[in-house]
Amino acid sequence: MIITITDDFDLKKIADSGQCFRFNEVTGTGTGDEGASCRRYSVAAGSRHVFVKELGQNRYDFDCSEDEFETFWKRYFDLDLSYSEIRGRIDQKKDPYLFSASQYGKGIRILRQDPWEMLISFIISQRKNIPAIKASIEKLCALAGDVICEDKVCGKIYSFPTPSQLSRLSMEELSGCSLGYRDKYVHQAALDVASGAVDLEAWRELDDDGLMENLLKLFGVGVKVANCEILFGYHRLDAFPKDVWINRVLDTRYPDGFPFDDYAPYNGVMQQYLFFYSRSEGMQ
DNA sequence: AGGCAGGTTCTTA
DNA sequence: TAAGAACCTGCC
Repeated sequence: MIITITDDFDLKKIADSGQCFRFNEVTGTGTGDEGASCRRYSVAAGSRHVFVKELGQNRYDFDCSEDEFETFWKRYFDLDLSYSEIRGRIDQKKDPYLFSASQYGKGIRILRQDPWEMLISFIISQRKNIPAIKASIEKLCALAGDVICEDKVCGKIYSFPTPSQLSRLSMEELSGCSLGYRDKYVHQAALDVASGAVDLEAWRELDDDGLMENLLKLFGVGVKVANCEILFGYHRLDAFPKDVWINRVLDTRYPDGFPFDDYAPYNGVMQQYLFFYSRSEGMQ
């Protein structure tokens, strides 16, 4: 399924943007030739998986049917929203730092990921670096998920465990996934959602304050994780998670406060540019 | 060896 | 209500 995408769309930047943990560049083609110049990415989301190849000239090869692209991946990549238009709201003279960050991060999009998968992923993320987060999540998937794809280069690829699957893991199995003290948070979240006590899908109907309030009641979820869940799990693009990197940027570049009013309702997109930029250059 | 990594909870005042 | 300590684990 070959698609042309003219709006901001950079798979490498999305993979490295820190919003997703099962989205990776595949090194090596498996077949030996052909792909030296075209990058290939493995994208796992819930119980779905796709390989995407960059063909150049804004063309991409999605390794799936047209139907699956139209009904799932198009929405997943948020292809109905113009990120170049959102970027265009940034005034170079008024905010040169954010402008530079957005030039650098051009191509980042906010994926429409699953609230359950994001909740567990960001609970795990606390006080961990990205490679460690990814390693824990892959262990969880291999332990409790189903095989959804088998590839010569990547081997077996697993679905993200359902709440029920995850709730059936013992604490011993969970701690085998290098979760550390977060094991009890993950276990409790799985029980809450599997039992129906927490209905993440129903929470889509809540307003921003109500959603935040409910998320903060979850064991192991504080303000930062809740904001990541709201931005990445519920795709509410005005959420602005503040982690150590963003706080450093705000302290040094915006001592008088970040101009949230200028960018509403897309402050979360700006957060992604700032985050990506600050991390890439070691924050100067 | 000690500090730190995309925080949160628990304990004290 | 607010500041400080404790927390698993892996990697410099």
